[in-house]
Amino acid sequence: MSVRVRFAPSPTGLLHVGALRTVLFDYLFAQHNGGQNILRIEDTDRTRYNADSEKEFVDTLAWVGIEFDEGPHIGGPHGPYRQSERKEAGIYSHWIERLIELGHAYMAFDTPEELNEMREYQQINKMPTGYFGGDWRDADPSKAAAAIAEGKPYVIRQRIPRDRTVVVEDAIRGRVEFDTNTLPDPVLIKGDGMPTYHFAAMVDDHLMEITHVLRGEEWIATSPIHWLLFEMFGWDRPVFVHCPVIVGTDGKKLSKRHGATRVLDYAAQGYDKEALKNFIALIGWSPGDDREVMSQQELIAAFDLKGLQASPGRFDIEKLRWLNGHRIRQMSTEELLDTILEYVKAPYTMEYWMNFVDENPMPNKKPTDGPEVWRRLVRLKEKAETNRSYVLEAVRLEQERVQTLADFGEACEFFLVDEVFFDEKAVEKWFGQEHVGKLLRFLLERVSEAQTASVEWCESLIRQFASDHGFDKLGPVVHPTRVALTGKTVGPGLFELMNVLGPSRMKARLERALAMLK
RNA sequence: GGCCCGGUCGUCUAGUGGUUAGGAUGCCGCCCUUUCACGGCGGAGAUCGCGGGUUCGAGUCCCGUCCGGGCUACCA
Repeated sequence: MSVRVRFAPSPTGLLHVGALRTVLFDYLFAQHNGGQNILRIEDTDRTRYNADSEKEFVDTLAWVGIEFDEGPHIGGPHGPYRQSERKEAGIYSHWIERLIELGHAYMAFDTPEELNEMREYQQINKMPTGYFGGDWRDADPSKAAAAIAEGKPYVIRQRIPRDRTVVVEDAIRGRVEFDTNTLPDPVLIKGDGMPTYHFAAMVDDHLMEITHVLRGEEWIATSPIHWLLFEMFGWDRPVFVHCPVIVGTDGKKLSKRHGATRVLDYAAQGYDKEALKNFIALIGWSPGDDREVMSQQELIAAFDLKGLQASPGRFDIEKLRWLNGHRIRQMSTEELLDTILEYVKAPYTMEYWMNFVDENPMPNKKPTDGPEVWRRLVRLKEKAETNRSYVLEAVRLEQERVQTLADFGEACEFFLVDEVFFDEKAVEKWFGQEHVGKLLRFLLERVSEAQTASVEWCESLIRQFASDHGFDKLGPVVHPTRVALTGKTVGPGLFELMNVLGPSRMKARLERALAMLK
């Protein structure tokens, strides 16, 4: 039988990193086995429903490049793929009736107040809390009939068999045992007629012929009631795979405080999707050997359930940064420039940086100015549209020294502006020396005469000045020149950078630097 | 409180009875070099949560214990 997995998010908000990891595993597993990946929207909670959420999921998944074989946006033979629509189609009412007929579910007419009272009583007496029988589990049918006749609201609960041990098979942990006397009778159909997760997800997994259920480990505690439901219906069970959670660097659940948790925020920060997937896949899974840098194809080829880890993993942004830098270096410069341009054009990039507020700046560094980051990126994009070859060369020189796509804005800035921003410390350190005026005038003269440059020619200028003036090291010549041309003390190799700037830009910059000396 | 899950360098991990406990990241140093990076080399960093047992031998098996986490909703 072919593998069928499903990603079943609840449309209550954003798609976060933990969920991304689950879909990634679904996708890798399906691809590895030549199976199908299905998207199902679990919108059974009207109170938490968020209309923008489904679009966020589809957008995010499109960005990372995870595709589905069936889903609400593309259809398929097992639709509809939204649970609200499946409810309208009568799917859940059909199956809940069957379950009642089988004696495995019953109507319960308790009011919320009564349930609260019960819970309080249980807590005070240090008893397990939950609905273990109440007034309705074993009520006489005539009593229920009377309540229906009165029009009392009710829920439908699963009748958990008592005095049994349920052994749930988990693909990662093996056998997990539960005493059914600790399992309250869960609500399957709510007062508003909507099914709960416990019912809808299991019915749908069966109907959609899901073979493997990958979900978060928070479901482990309720897995026995799901396990039992399959037994009650006499259905074959899927393989349950409870994936460990991803936590922040402090060991707590990943949240806003750890930086981005929304997947599109990582996109906006300039992480490449391949690097993100590579990184995410390695939290809670490993190919079993020492490989770490892996392409999507390699991930698919290597992915199997045996490599899954039981313990929670931490989200280490430093490792993501390393992987992302590695990815940037792997790309051809043409491919990289296209990736950068696509990145700048994406709506989430502008939205993110324009609203960015640096809440915890790095020590000893000035806080990141979000709107400024954005302006630099736009400048790069616009320049690339008018002079692609020039920007391409600038990117080529910076490719070795950045970690994110966003970094190119600042790294390439001096190539793109007419008047570079002079770093005060750089000027102070290198423009004070006597020979600098002579050096800049010398360069200005030679550059003014030139039509074109080359790396060799640029190098020869510097070397000539150094030897003519008795410098046995290039430093005192190189550094002031760099400052004059870029305003900074760091950056690509001077000769390469001079070559890319070309004679006329160098001329303008040297003149401006010379003016500063006086 | 009850039930359940987890615990190998700071972090991600390899490891399934016999290894100097391996790799990666991060950190430090050296090399490369005109700077910052990249890259290369090297270093520090893990009494495998702790305590018992089983065994000739345990990170690996068993028991206990501690710590962390999840569930304990008419949320998923």
